[in-house]
Amino acid sequence: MEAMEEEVGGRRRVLDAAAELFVRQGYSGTTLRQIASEAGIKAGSIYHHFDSKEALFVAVLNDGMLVMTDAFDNTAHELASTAAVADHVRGHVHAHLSAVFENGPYTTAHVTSFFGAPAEVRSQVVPLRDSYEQKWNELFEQLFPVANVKDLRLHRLILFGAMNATAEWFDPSGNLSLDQLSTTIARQFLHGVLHD
Amino acid sequence: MEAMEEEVGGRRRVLDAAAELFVRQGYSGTTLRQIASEAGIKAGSIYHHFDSKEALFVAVLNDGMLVMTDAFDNTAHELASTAAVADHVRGHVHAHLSAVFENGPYTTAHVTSFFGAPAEVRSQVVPLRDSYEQKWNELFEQLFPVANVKDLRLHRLILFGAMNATAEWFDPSGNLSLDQLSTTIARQFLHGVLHD
DNA sequence: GTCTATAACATGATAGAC
DNA sequence: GTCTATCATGTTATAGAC
Repeated sequence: MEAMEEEVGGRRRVLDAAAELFVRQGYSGTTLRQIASEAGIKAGSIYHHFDSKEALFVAVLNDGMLVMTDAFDNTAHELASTAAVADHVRGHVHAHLSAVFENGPYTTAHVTSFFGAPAEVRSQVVPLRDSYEQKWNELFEQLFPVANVKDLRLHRLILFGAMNATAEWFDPSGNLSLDQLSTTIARQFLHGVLHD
Repeated sequence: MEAMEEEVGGRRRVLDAAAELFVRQGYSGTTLRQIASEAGIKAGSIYHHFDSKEALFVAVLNDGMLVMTDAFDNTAHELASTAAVADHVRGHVHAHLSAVFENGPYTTAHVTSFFGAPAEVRSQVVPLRDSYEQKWNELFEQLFPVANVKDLRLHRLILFGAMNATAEWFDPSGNLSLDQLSTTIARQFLHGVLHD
């Protein structure tokens, strides 16, 4: 409270460094010494903030999923209930991609290193992941009342695959903007590549 | 030549074991002892077949990409040049997914563990990957002559993301068949979820 | 072609000083 | 809250017998 500067505590610096390295090298490919080095401390000091490497990874993943959930909820509140289906889809696609690309590596870690993580780690993160995916399922059931639920979940999985894979090739500082990417993905999802 | 039984040589058994473990645990998360154990030999013996762990990984990835390329070429030859655009797309989507799910873990390794692999490994596999992606780019340029090339590459990346992510959730032995999945992805790609 | 044995090093984790 | 020092173990890789 004393200063306006964003005093980044030691714990946060460890989390930041860990998230970035986990994204680039995966869970097993990242060492505590690397994380400590990037956080400006020594490896042993990490254990003052986290009980184990696994616990650190879980903290990163859960932080990331909270960002995703917040982005989804904010978008849902901003959209008028009378908005067109296309606006809802584009808005939530944009929220998801923004969370991946604009909120640091926490959300990206979820996309790139969840699958290869030890089972013990995955099981501790599954609840938040499920809750996020459930929000999308419910959104789709509202937007597409005529479709059957099974097809909707399949379409959602296909959309998620397309969105999350962008973490591996999209460059937010390149020619294509995040807005343009969101619009393209949402339109391809709704109307396909053969639209008008 | 003496027997009909598929005599699986030591080298092939090492490759099979490595591919399966790399898929499940990633490159760094898999040890040579695990690979050797699953192949029925001791860790040191692996070095009779491969110079290093990295060389073994490169061999797995390149084997996988050859399967993908073969699947693409076979499909291209089977399709009549007069076939409808939708048939071409569905056929090649089916070929890609078949390679991922029906030809062992070699192709899946490409999808799940390429991104997190050491840069030195990735650079040795990039040529075959690029050549495969180029086949898709050329296919799209033929199928959609009116669209501009930049948009087509973007749409291909989105489609690839959707297809490759299925490796993380699709169960070929479940209720949904590979044919149904291919048809759904191809139709969503061409016409979107709002089709008829 | 596979084994045993081992070198050389990296890793996650702990204990105690400051 | 961070340090130094260290433990116990796991890791890739090598050398030489069979």
